[in-house]
Amino acid sequence: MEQKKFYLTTPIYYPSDKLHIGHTYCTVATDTIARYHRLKGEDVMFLTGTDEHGQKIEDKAKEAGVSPKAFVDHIVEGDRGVKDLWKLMNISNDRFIRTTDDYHVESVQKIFKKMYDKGDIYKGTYKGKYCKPCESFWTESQLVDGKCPDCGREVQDAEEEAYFFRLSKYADRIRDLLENTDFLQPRSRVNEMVKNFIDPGLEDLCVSRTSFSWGIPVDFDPGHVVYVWVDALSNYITALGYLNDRYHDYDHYWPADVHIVGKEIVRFHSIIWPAMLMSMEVPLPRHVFGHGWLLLDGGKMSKSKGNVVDPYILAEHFGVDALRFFLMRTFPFGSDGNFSNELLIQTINTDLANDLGNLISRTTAMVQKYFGGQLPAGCGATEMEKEAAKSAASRASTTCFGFDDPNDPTIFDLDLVSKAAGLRFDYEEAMESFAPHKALDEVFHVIQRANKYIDENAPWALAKDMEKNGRRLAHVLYNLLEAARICAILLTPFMPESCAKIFAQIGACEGCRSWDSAAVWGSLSDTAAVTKGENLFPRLDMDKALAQLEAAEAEAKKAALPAVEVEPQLTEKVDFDTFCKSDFRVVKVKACEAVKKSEKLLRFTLDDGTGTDRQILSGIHKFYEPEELVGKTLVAIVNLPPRKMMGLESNGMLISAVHTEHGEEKLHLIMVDDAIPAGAKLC
RNA sequence: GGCGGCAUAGCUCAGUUGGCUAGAGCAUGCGGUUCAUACCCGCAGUGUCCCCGGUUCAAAUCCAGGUGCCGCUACCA
Repeated sequence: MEQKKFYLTTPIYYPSDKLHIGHTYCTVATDTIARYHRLKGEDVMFLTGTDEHGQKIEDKAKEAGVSPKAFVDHIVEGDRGVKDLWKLMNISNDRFIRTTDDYHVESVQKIFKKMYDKGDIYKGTYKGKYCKPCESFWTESQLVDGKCPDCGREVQDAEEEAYFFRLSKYADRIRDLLENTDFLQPRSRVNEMVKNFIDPGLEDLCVSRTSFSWGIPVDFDPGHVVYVWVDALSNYITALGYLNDRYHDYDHYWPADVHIVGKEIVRFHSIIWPAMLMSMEVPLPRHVFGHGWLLLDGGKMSKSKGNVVDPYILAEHFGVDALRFFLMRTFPFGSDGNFSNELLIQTINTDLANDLGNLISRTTAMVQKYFGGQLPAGCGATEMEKEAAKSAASRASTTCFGFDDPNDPTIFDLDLVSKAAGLRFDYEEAMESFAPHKALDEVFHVIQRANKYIDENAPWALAKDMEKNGRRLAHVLYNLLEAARICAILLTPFMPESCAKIFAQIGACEGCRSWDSAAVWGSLSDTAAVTKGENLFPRLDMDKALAQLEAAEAEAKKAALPAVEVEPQLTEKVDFDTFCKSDFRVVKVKACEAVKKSEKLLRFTLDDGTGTDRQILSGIHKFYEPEELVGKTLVAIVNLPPRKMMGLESNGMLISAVHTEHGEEKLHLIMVDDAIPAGAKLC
């Protein structure tokens, strides 16, 4: 039988900033689906990457004073960059494409030419607004109050030469694709696309720009660069070697089985991309799935709101598997979900620590305690159980077993066996329909059933008389190991590392970790070596964990702020005479003490060279302790009018240097050479 | 403005084509248990299913109107 192939992709992310939990969600979901198909033995190609051209990156690079390529290199390849994040999250992508890769550039130019030669791309003009002083071209929607978003000045009508794609030509075929096939999922997105975009009439699409240069040049018309649609979307085929020699598996893997995308880019993938492929006369992907967003406080997560969640912090605190699991377990894949740290911690505690982790812990502990880590031979699956498992696994008519004795514990065994053996069927159904959250729900029903099974059989009671109940006890524990094994197999795509640990603890061999064995009861050797290891998922203290998390987030925020900031210089000029009126003098600190009932104020007694002590109050207690300042030589302005603070008179002001470090205010008193006598004038 | 989505238990949400006393998890209360990560098992609740009409033997579900929140509105990557 020929091996089934499965090609799936994430969007290529735009590296103008570091990625956040939303991107992580999408990639983890795609990874989970990829791992699921590999578990089933399919030939999987999993692609992800970055979309690196465009105005925004050009601008950001300029701002940072580096070339656009250097800018994206840093975000993609650098420390805590895109590739680093996927490595951390244990993403199993087979390939990673960057739209700046030379083979992609070459393919895109050929694709553009191909569509041009066919007549689907034509030259026209793109109307917009132009700001002369800024030399920039804006669209109507980019304007702020009808004016230039950069400088706020008036703009003029302008036309820019551009290439257009005949999107309108494919409108009918796209409508048919959306309405009459299961191409776009979930189904609820179809209406949105048709009503919003197809019904009002598809307009041709601008596919080149002359207003910026950071893009793929149109090779037959210098000055034009290929705009995002053709450049970015075609990554899904160029990464397989379409019209290039870098790769050679286009014929093997295309068409894609599914493009997983966020709902905000469903339009591009369900309308523009199919139309482009139709133009290229290339087969269409089988599915586009638009997942929902992770919301914060009910609203969209965004850099500008400053409410993005950093996946690094979460993974470091809770573990990669716990984070992966949480993302897939908590949020229905097709719709939006509310993200919160509380929910994350709660999910880890409830599902992973209390239910799954504890099940493994108590089961392995009992095998160790009662049987020294190895069950006796012959305690494995009975024929009746294997039979029950078989019919459960195929969802054949449930086999009925008659029981004369309602107290016969075998009834518990069969219930557990058929639920565990039948799990793969429901799980597969959920996964095939892109509902990983449902698949996990099914798995946890079985985990809960297994915990209940322990209660029903009370192994600790059986253990009191091993002579009489030893066989029964061994069988009960074997059944628990089997249930755990099946759950671990099906959880592997979600939590690869943790499941490997479970397999090691319950002594599962290679062969009984497979997809096939997940539907066969009795795969595990009855004399497998069982060891109770470390707790897989430690239980978290909600308040403590939240506090730590908030501290880490604050720390990260601080680190993100500029290291050193100084006040901008004043542009307003002061005339020389005015300046000369300020009388700056060197002063010596004779005494210094904190002002009672004041948090900030220090009271200085100063020698200003006049022979009379001068008192100055200064709000710098946050930065200095009074005793460390006695004897220091400072600078003060002495001809300010006296001012009362906290009932004390201040005659002048001590001069300090101030700046900001990582958002924190810093202050240094100006201290000069102690050799300078008190009263020396500064000029 | 146009289009789309959402509104169900204290919280987060399920509720297929209208049909049995409207469900799950978390949180709460009570009981059981001690193998285990103070965990697990059982029981118990509570709801003007946003409002107002309509269709129907029957509406959380369908239709019309209203209120509130969110998103999209094509040359923004």
